[in-house]
Amino acid sequence: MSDIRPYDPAAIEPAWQARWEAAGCHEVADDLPREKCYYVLEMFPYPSGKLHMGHVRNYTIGDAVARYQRMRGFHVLHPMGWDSFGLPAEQAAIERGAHPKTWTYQNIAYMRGQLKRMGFSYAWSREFACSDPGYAEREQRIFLDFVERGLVYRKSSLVNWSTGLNCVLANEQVIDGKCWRTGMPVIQKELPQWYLRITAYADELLDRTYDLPGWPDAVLIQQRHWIGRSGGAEIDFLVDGHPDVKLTVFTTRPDTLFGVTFVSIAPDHALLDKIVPASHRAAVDAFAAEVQATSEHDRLGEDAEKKGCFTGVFVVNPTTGGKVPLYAANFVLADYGTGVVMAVPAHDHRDFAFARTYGLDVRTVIRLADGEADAARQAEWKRHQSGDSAYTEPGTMVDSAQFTGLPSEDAKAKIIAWLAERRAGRATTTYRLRDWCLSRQRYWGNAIPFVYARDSGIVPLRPQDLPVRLPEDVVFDGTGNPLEKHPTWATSDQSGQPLTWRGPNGPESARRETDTMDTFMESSWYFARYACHDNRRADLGCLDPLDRKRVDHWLPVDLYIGGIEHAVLHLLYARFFQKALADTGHTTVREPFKRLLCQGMVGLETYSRTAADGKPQWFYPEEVEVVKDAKGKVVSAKLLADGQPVNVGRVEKMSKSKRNTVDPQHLVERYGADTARLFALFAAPVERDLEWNEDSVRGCSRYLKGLWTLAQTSRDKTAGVAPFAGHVRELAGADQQVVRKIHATIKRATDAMEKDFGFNTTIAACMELTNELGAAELRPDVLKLALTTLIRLLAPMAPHLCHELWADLTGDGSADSLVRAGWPAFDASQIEADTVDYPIQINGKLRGRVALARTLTGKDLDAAVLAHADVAALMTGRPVKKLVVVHGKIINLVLG
RNA sequence: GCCGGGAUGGCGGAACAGGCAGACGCAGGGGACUUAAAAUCCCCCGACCGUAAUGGUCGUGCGGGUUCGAUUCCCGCUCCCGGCACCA
Repeated sequence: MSDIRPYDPAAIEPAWQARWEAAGCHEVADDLPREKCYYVLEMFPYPSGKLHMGHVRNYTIGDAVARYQRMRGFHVLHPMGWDSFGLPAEQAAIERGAHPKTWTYQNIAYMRGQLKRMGFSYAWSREFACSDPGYAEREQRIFLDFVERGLVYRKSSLVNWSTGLNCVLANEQVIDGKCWRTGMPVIQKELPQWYLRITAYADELLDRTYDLPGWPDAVLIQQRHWIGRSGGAEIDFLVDGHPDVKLTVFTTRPDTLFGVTFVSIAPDHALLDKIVPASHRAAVDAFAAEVQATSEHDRLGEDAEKKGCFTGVFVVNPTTGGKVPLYAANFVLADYGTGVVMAVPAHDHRDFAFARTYGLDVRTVIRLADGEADAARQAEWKRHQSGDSAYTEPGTMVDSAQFTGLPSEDAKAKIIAWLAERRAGRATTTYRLRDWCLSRQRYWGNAIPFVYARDSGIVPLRPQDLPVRLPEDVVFDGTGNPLEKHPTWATSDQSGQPLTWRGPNGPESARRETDTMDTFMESSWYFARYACHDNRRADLGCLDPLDRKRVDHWLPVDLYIGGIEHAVLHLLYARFFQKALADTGHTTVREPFKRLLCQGMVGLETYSRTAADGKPQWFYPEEVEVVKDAKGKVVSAKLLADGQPVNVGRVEKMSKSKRNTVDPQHLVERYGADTARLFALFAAPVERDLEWNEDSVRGCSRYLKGLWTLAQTSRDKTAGVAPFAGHVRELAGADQQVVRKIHATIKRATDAMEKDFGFNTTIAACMELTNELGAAELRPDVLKLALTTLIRLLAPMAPHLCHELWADLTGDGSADSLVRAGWPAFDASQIEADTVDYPIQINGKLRGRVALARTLTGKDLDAAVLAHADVAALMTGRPVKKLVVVHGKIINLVLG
């Protein structure tokens, strides 16, 4: 007997990784037939220092899919890179004095090593980092194309200012009124900023959500809500005493126009300066200043008080000619709709509350429809009649001139038509989505290729002026933008000469834009760059970002995998970019991701105590001992240091602050990459949260070790034997049972992979089959079939071990022999046994079972059931009221 | 408040398409081997009743309903998680 080698992942894993890399197993050509190609991508990481468990889970899922598809014969594009611009690099510079570039590229080198040690099958030749000049400078070129297309503009308005980062944020980056990155408060500041016109694509972004069947509904619904399209009307109100000025309101309820008793306007609305009389100017200005000083969250949040200020202005209702007061109100937003709202207290909850506070009229113009059946409407109408509430539901028009008596839903279009005839209103659509504020007052980001020229003003650079490179000699002292403070960069060209702009009347002095781009820019097109990573066309005389042919070949990405936290951030930006790239001629593909898989987060139990200052004090798992009762239930925990109890908290997403993190590096060192991968896939379904559990990791390790040992001890018995290739009918006993199980297992694994990436159940099925093999004495050819099947089914998940065992069993140790062997196929005719062990229910309760031939069907089966002695015994002489027989499944006798 | 998602043993989770609830794994209990430990192997493991069974009753968040039969479908709730939150 040959030697039984011990399972040693630390030896076999790096060996296979080297072999795959040397053979170029994971590289792919760009000119193969598209229907035999598959593009699988995981959201690339920010190089923060080292991998965390969330990365390991995300990338293991993607890698298992990539390896599975390769075994199915697809040419798989599976790239990896680095989202390497961003704030932590500047933070490191401030705290540790390391240059952002040095810090970033050191981190990349370390994390690349970690990814390789996990055995992820990336096409490393396509790797790039977003901060590489080759990527960032091509992005500047795309930016200029967007400028030409009219998608970039600069404007001054109230912006979200992060007090933590000292820079502006896009709306998508403000979570609960706080900065998405630092959690520090966000306030409103009036500043000139650069914007990308994402709203130009609002309709397409929204409409196409109904055409993305491969996306989770949760993400699509979030995006629809974020875009927030609503149809309504713009209606013009004349300003009393200013015949040349009209205030245009936006409303979704033109049917309530006759009920308007006042009009509200955003405190920072541009027209206010023009129309507010001197008598009220001081009060209005003071109110505007007060509103501006509060954050949008505090101003609009749940508990925010509705505040207003009379402007001294009256406006004229275009239908009635009646004059109503104009109020500046804190809940009206300048950049939604028109910044002016007609207020109808009788039919809007917010206006109702405001009218109460300021003693304004309530005028009912819609009543409950006759015969209204809806209970909620009846109840609200009743409350309205007693003066307690607005009535916001549809109904019948009253006190509305010629529209009286109409159903309110019909009146909407009629009133709009009436207004349109008189040029006092028009149907319109507004969106909640606002343009993407792009500029950041930061160093470690991509330059915005604009200059401020002495006479020509703000002008974009021409393609031949690119690239704009960041200076390296910058000072990080934590105050302000290092680029702005650089002595010469903004006013020098790349050769160090004073920067000039060729204006129409000769050269002008010029100064560069010192804001840099939001780092969500880079992640908006990286998946397209992977398709043509080496694209450089010298003949264009400038940077050519994308090779349209190859982008069109690989996109859309067949499967994109990442966390759901990017539902309205990255995933909306990337969809917008793809459309803009199409409209600027870089591709014809308008949606970037065909199928989206959002994996759950990785969490761990937390341990804490309430410290003296009332804040929780968190403890690492290794500092705590957990006490269990006789059933294994956790009853308490104590701190090892002092033996005193600590609170066992719920499972929460791993975070450094809660001290519930696990370093994947330790996992790989202790158990190997295959165990880490198996655990990440086995412990929970992919889209659900995964709870870290070291015991369960050991279980996965135990399984792999057991499989290794089984294969090793079977090597001599199966050496030179061809796997069983006949039909299960030729076999008997354990051999027959195992071959059936083999086919059933392949079916389960294949279905799971194709349907919903059910790795956890696939692994469970493999474990079941393995357990059966260990328990029986099998024919060598059956054993060989079982082992070669198991190894192929598990190969996407535990690739190193499976390649090693495959080489052992088949004698073919070439780098791609297992992939060439392919994903196993099942034969449905070999799964089901000839007899069915029917469960017998009496009145719906399980009472016994009888074995009957599978070939028996219909009346023959009914007769066989009733004739069976065991069935008769269960019936105890009672008459059969009803006999339910489901072929192959179950038998239920309803007795009298 | 609105919109999603969820609730199954001590724990993570299975259950095709309405047909044997609890696969698989972990934890726990018992045993074998061992000087001992680790490792490995074997047995038990939803609750209650029962000496035991191939026994009985209950059991998939709660209350109803449809059905021969419901974790699965329908109606009404509770709780938990996530998103949005005066958007006119």
